[in-house]
Parts: sequence; structure tokens; C-alpha cells
Amino acid sequence: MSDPIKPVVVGSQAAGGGPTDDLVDGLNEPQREAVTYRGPALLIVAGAGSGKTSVLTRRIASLLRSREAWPSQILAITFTNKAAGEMRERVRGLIGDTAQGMWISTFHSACVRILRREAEQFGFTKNFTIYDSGDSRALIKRLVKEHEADAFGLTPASVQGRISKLKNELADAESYARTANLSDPAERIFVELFADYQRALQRANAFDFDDLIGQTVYLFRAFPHVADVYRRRFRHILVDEYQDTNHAQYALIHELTRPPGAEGAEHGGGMMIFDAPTGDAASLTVVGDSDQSIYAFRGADIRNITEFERDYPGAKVVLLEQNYRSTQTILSAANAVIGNNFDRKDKKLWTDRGAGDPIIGYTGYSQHDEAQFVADEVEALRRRDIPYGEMAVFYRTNSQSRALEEILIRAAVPYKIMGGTKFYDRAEIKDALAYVIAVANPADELSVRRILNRPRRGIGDVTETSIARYAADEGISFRDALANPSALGVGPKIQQAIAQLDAVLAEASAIMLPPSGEVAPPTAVTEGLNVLLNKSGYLDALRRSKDPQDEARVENLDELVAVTREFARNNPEGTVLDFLTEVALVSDADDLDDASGVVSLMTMHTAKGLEFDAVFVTGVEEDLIPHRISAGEPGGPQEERRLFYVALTRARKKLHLSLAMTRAQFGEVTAAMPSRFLQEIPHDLIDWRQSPGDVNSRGGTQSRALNARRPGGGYGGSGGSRYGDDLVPLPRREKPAGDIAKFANRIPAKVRDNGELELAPGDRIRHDDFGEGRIDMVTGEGAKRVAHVRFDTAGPKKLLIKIAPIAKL
DNA sequence: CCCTATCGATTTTTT
DNA sequence: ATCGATAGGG
Repeated sequence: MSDPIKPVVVGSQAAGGGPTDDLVDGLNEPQREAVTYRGPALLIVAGAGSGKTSVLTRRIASLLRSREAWPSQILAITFTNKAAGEMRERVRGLIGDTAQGMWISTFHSACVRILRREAEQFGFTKNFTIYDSGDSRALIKRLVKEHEADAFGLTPASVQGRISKLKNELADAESYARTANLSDPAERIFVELFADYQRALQRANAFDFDDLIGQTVYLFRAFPHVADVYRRRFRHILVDEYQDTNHAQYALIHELTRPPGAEGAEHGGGMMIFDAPTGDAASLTVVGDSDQSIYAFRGADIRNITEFERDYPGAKVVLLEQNYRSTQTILSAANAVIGNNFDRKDKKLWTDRGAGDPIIGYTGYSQHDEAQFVADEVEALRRRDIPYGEMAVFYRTNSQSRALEEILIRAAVPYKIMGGTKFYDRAEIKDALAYVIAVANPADELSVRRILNRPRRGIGDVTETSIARYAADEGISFRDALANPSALGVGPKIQQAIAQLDAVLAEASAIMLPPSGEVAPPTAVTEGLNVLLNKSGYLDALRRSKDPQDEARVENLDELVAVTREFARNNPEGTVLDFLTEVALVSDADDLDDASGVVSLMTMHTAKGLEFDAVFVTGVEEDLIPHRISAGEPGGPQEERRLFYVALTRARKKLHLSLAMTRAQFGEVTAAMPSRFLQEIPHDLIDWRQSPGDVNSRGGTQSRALNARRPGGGYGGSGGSRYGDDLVPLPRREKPAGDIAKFANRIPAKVRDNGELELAPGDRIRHDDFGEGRIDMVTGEGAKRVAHVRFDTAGPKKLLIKIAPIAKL
């Protein structure tokens, strides 16, 4: 078939024995087609683990190698920066350094790049900054307060959410006002807030996350000649994770894939169309899997992919259904679960790798017990030569990571949390960056206000307001008002403090923003940051503080300085704005850098696109997955099912599903029920170490993890450890023969649920373990109802009524 | 203007 | 349980 020795390639045809041969080696037929098909539009429906990244990189490589495209004509959009980096590396691995000059980036990064070039077209300058959600929440919070909008039930969070949603739909305050019911005062206020917010952003020379996309679309629509530049430039556009694009992103792609020049010609503009091929629209390749659409909550529209063929008539569709990642057992479970979503195109993943091991299930008494199972199992797998770096623990909500962390620390399991409280969300880091922004983009009032009294300078609300008023009166910026403290009408001490701050900012400015034309040295960002942190007194204040946490804050700032050095090393030409951009756009999944060699903990959302030898999906309970809030939302439970599906399909060899019978939240213990999704998995695929039925029949609500645990011991069986301390705990718990019929995997249906049981003080009850007793009182409500019982022999106990093995006498 | 104590809400997922 | 916001005293 293919020559072992690659001949020197002369022709440039992709088809028939061309230079693409080695790029399709080892691919199956649909994959091969996805790499070699040429046409205006291609949809690759790529099931989980079907090798889509490989296909995408080879497709790019083949375009380049056959000279169908120059690197600069390629725009590839990925979901995270990390994925972009990997794709770039893999393309380089295939065809070498000729891959330089491609745009491989996220939607957001690509838009920043475009906006920096074109910002001047519409009222921004190219040193605009980017507001993350925390920044925009702070701004919205101030506006809500100013408008006293809380009186109308508008909270900062709800306003932010609605604005974001509208922006994803490419609506602005004006267009929204046209459709809104303005006789409702709350609606009127909201429209005002929206408009004010947008004005504030513009004045601050800043974009929020949603604007990065939306304003780029606006730019393309308002200035067709600008759009044409990019339409001519990008001849091949590839979009990964297309099922998670929202309307704005969809529109952006649409703008880019129009034929260039069309509009200019219509308007009679003297377009210069002498490059013949540039009259055509760019070719578009999208890759996605509607079963993995998990971002509808932030505006992702599954129809973008389901209706692709309608949007791009004549589009070629390729289906990748063979899975190269997981065992058949894992796939069967995943297929069974996703099959319960009714509105999907049926698609069944298959593999030829064999059944593999059964899925392991475990039911803990508490989330700590569950975490202990994870820790023990991780250690057991480690002893069987699965590296820590090949294991991952998933959960639905970030708050679930706490218990896991506690136990993993205790068990000395090295781990890393992806996302969660992120480095760049820490207060001290945001402060430091606000200093930098105050220098790089002085129009950004929010940042200047933020650093005004950090460290404490004696500048409070009163002074801040007078600065703002002075700035407004003089028609100058908030930042510039700081240069003239004596005019503010504040005390001499405070004037002094303001003057000092102004001087520090000016000094850093001289370092980081050299006069136009000159290029700042690579060290500029590091130096400037150091000046800001030291001369502002910020570091001194932390070092002097007696709060033990402040020591860690100093270390974090040291790390930020290290980040600037690293940045300078990677981007010798990088400006302070490049630095800020990079920092603003890092995502949860991006800081995987040093995650090698440790177990990864993350939400199921963050897990998208990753894969591990061994996966633990925890908290498989009703109200968690599917999450209780999603239950009421249209399409909610279905999206939750997809999320669960994504989680399952991350596993290559070992899949563990665990849950807890009780879970503490808000400090209170509540009873949990197994997730409905568990029942959707064929029962013979799961090998329960401890099934919900087991736990229930044994009764009790106490956590075994923290009490009856011994180092090296196993999970909390009712009798404690039943093997020696240093034994490998894996092949434990032989099922007694007769047990299988009783317990084997027929779990969730028959879990005890005393939810309806009415108990009153004085009632006599019988408990499976504690015997008979009398009710003292009942507290709590619903799933949290607790019976305070005085047992005849066992003494006083508190029991969760919903799950305790009790009966009224 | 700063510090501290109390109260309240908070936990869905994120570029 | 923990974080943040608010209010009242120093």
C-alpha cells in the first residue's frame, strides 16, 4: 500500500498517492476521509475518543504539506489554550517548523488578536484590557448600587447573568430595549444598567469576555472592508468542540466564511480583487459531538452542529464512531446512559479492545467515607503501576473537592486541583494585576479604584468620591485626577498618600511603556511589577502583617513575578499588554502544566477533552448529577446526562463510580439518593464493592472514614479492617455466593427511603442495630429530618429519618 | 477611616 | 462551614 521509504514529493495534489500518504497511515476509513476531503464545508461528527484531535492535526498538516495553504491562511479554533498548544505541537511534529504562523487559538484569543489590530476603528485603543467575570461583577455591583436596583429584585449576579446571555445572542441594550416590556420598572432599570455597564466598559477601554466575541462580530459587520481582510487571509477555518459554540461564536464563523469582497462590491466600493482565489469563501471544517454538549447554560447552542448541513448546504459529513480510548465495558455503560436522551441521533461507539475490567462501584456512608475509598483505590492502582498522573477524580460541583482533599492529604496521595479557586482569582494577585493595568490602561477606572487603598493608605469612600467628582468636573480621567491631590479638598496626609501612589504609577509607566517606536526590553514587565509591589508598600504591608495567611500571599506574589519572567522568556517581544491578555484568558484546564505525576481533581466540565487510565466519578447522587437546579430547566436533565456521559468516556481502562449516603452541605447533613443515571447502566457492568443496598441494610449514619480507619486499611466495612495492614487491598470482599442474587447490583431501586415516615415525640421505634427506643423529638425538615432517639440499651442517638433502618412500632 | 463582630447567603457548570 | 457584607465602636 504505502511505500516504506517516502519519496521526494513533487506534485501538490492531495488525492492519489500524494504527499498525504504517511499522514493517513494507521487511520480508519472515515478518519482518512476526514483528513483528505476537500470542499467548502466539512462536519466531522466525532464520538468520544474517536481520534478527532489526530484527524484535525493531520488534516492541517496535509493542507500545509500539499501547499494547498500557507500556515498564515489557517485559523484553527480550540476550546482551551492548552488544547491549542497541543495541537500546534502535534502539527509541528508532523511537518516541522513550516507550521509557524498559523493561528491556533481559542475564540477569545483569536478575537483579542483581531481587536488589538482594529480597536481604533471603533472607539477603543489597542491597549484595551479584558474584564474577567470578577471584574465585571465588581463593576455591575457598583452600578446596581447606584441605581438602587436591588429594590427591584435585581442582584449583581442576576444582572451579570442576563447581560452575558444577551451578549451571547449578540443583543445590546438598545436592541433588547426594543423587545423588552418597558412598562415593567424592573425591566427599565435593567436596560439602564445594561447601557451604563456598556458605557463604563467603553470608557474604561475594556472588553468583557463576551464582548471579545460580540464586538468582533460587530466590527466585521460594521466595517466590511475590515472583515474582508480576514476573509481573504483565512482560507481554511477549523473549529473544534463545535457543539459548544454559542450564537456569537457561530456568527463570527459565519462572517469569516463569507466570500470576501461581496459586500464591498455591492456598495460600489472600489475593491481590489486581483487575487483570483480570494473571491471564494474560506473552507470550513467543524468537529463536534452533540452528545458532549455541556455548555448550554452559558449559551452554547446545540443547533449550531445539528443544523450545520442546513447552514452550509452541500456540506460533507463524516462520522467517527470507532473509539480508541476505552474498554467495551466503559463504552457500553456510556452508550446505555446517553441512549436515554431521546432527541439525539443514534450513534453507538464501539471498540475492538475487549471488555476490560468491570466498573467498580462504591457507596460510602458519608462524603469522607467515599473519599477514603478513592484514596485507597488510588493507592492500590498505584501499586499496580498506574502512575498518579494517569488518574483523575471528577465531581459535579467544586465544593465537593473539599472532602476529597482532606482525605487525600491524610493519605499522602499527591494531587492537584484543576480550576477551583484559581491562582489569578486570589485577591493579592488581582491587586497586583490591577496595579499593572492601572499603568497599562489608565482609562480602566475599576483597576485604579481597586488599588487606591491597597495597601491601606487612609483613602476611604469619602476620598474616593471626591477624586471621582474632581475628575468629572475637570473632564479628566480618574487616574489623571491622582496627579493633582491638592485640588481634591482632602487632608494633607491623604494628599501625600495620593501623590505617592501617583509617583509609583508614573515610575512603573516609564519602565513598562517606553515612548512609542521603542520596544521595551523583555524585563520590562518583571521590573515594572517589582517597582509597583515594592514602592507602593504593598509587599511591606503584607510582610509586616501578623495574619499568617499573608505569608502565603507574599509567596503567591513571588510566583506572579516568576510568571512574568517565564512570560518574557517565551515572548521576548511581549509587551505588558500581551502579558495581561495571556493572564486574562487562561482557563481552568490550562494550568495542567505541572500536573504530571499527580492525581488530577476537577469538575466534570473541566474534564472535557481529557482522558486518563483510571477515572473516579464521585458524588453520583440525585440532586448532584443531575444537579437539582437543572431539574426545573428545560433540557436540564438531558444536559446533565451528557455531562455524566462525558465523565464516563474520559476513562481508558478503569472506571469507578462512587456516591455517599449522606452528604454535609451548609454544615448540615442531608440524606442522598443514588443518581437515576446509575440505574441506566446495565447492572452486570458494575462490580459493587459496597452497593447502596449494602450500606442501607447495615444501617447507621456515622462516617467510618474518620473513626474506624487504620493506616493502610480498607474501606469501612462494618467489621473494620479484615486483612493485614500492608496487604494490597484490591482483591477483597469476595462476595458470599448467596449474596449475589440479593445485592448484586440491583441497587438504586430498593434503597431505603423513610422520607414519608411520620414520627412524634413519645413514639416507639425499632432500629436494626440499636434495638428499641423512644423518640425524644424531631428536628429539621424534608430530607434533613432528624429523630432524636433514646434507645433502651444503646442510649441517645440522632438519626436521619430518611435513611435510618428504623420502623415505627 | 479602620477594625471587629454579627448576620446572611451560599454551591452548578466557565471562556 | 465559610466567605462576604454590614454596622457599630474606637
